[in-house]
Amino acid sequence: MTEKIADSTIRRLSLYLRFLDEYEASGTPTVSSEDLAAKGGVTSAQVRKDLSHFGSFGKRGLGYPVAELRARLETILGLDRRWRVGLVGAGRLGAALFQYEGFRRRGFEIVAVFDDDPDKIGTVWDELTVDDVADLDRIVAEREVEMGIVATPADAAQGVADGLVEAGVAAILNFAPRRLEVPDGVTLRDVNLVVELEALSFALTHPGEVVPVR
Amino acid sequence: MTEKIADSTIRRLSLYLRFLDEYEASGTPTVSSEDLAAKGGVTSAQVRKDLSHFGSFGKRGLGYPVAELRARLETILGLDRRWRVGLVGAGRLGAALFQYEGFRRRGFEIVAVFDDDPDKIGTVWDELTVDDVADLDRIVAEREVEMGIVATPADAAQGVADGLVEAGVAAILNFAPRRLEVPDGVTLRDVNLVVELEALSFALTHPGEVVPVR
DNA sequence: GCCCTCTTGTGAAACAGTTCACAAACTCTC
DNA sequence: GAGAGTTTGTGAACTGTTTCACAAGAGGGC
Repeated sequence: MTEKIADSTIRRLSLYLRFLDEYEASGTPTVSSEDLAAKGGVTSAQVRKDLSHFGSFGKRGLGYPVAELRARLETILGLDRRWRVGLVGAGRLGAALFQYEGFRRRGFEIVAVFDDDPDKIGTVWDELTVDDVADLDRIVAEREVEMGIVATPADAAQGVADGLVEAGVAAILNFAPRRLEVPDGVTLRDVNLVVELEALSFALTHPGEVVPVR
Repeated sequence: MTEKIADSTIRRLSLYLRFLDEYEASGTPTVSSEDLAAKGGVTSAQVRKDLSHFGSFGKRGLGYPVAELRARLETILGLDRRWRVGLVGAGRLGAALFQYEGFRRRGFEIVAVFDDDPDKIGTVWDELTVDDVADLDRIVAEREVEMGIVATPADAAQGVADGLVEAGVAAILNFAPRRLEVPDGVTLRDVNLVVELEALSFALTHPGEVVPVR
């Protein structure tokens, strides 16, 4: 497979996986694209098209076998393994992310937390000691960190991202409200909370002039 | 103006506004679409097209007057006023969002915090008392809450959303990992952190097969 | 005042993503 | 085992978004 997959497709696969978890928990043996579509608020053609990029997993007339499709999606998304995640920024947002159950449940394990505040460095979070961001390079290598989460103030974010890239991290989730430069080959995603609220503000200010998000 | 504006356009306007803040702070009198494009990682044609939906603000040969364009974007996005926001969920994520400076700076003021945990109800956050979610309807009306942020566990989220809608809130930002149903006319946006990490997982698992997000 | 340079604003073209629509394939019933 | 009823997988059509390309306008120099 060398076809490029759209971001929107990947996000929907992630949704479908969550729905399949539920179907499997409830003992449902098969689901149709129509079932998944209804749950996800998309069309059934969309579901079939999304899945068709990766193979043909269904049986005509019957639908998709829940357990098998769930396992396939897990593999496709790369969730059939653990991911070692480094969190930079031990502020309130960092703490919230660290504690977030949903990450661990999907195999994302935070194995290092960094900050530059002497008051925070050395404190222990669930058996994990907060390290000095100055040691990021060494510790990322030692603990084989593969993904980075940047939860620092805006002005520190680019330096942190550079450090992560330097240390070999090829995937970064950025919460700092600043555009980060990363080299080709490094995947960067932004979560910008202010942008989200501003989009709500726009929608309330211009009723009927916004194309619905989903 | 009755043309429908794409979500991607709105998100970029929000970025441009941030850049214009910086230009204004540094005393730059005008910027070209090329300048803004470089900062935002988009093309200059994109910038001009985005702005052109709302009028023509630039001068050929010169570019856009920074102060004026900033003010126009502020108005367009509905940020030339305060927004009264209710936060539901006083857990770690709720606390992080409550303290987040970026919201207040843009005029988003959290005027009510709700939870259903008796240990949290009654505690005081920066002079604001955490209220019982059972009183959501009354308090939302009293304090004229216009936007809701849902930062509850997944299983409580739909009920909370229903309550917010019932109380007249027409814009909801949802952090719970669950698809919410809201009636037409209510704007809903999702921030799903697990989806973001799973997209990184996919990108690392299938190098070169992802279309870059920006 | 005229030319040269710069940059906007915008139709048209290109591209990307979604939906349609239907043949093919499977199950179930009788 | 034949017919009825489902549901997939997928080209083709469609819709929406981005990029191209260029005429029109503005400023600056001489």
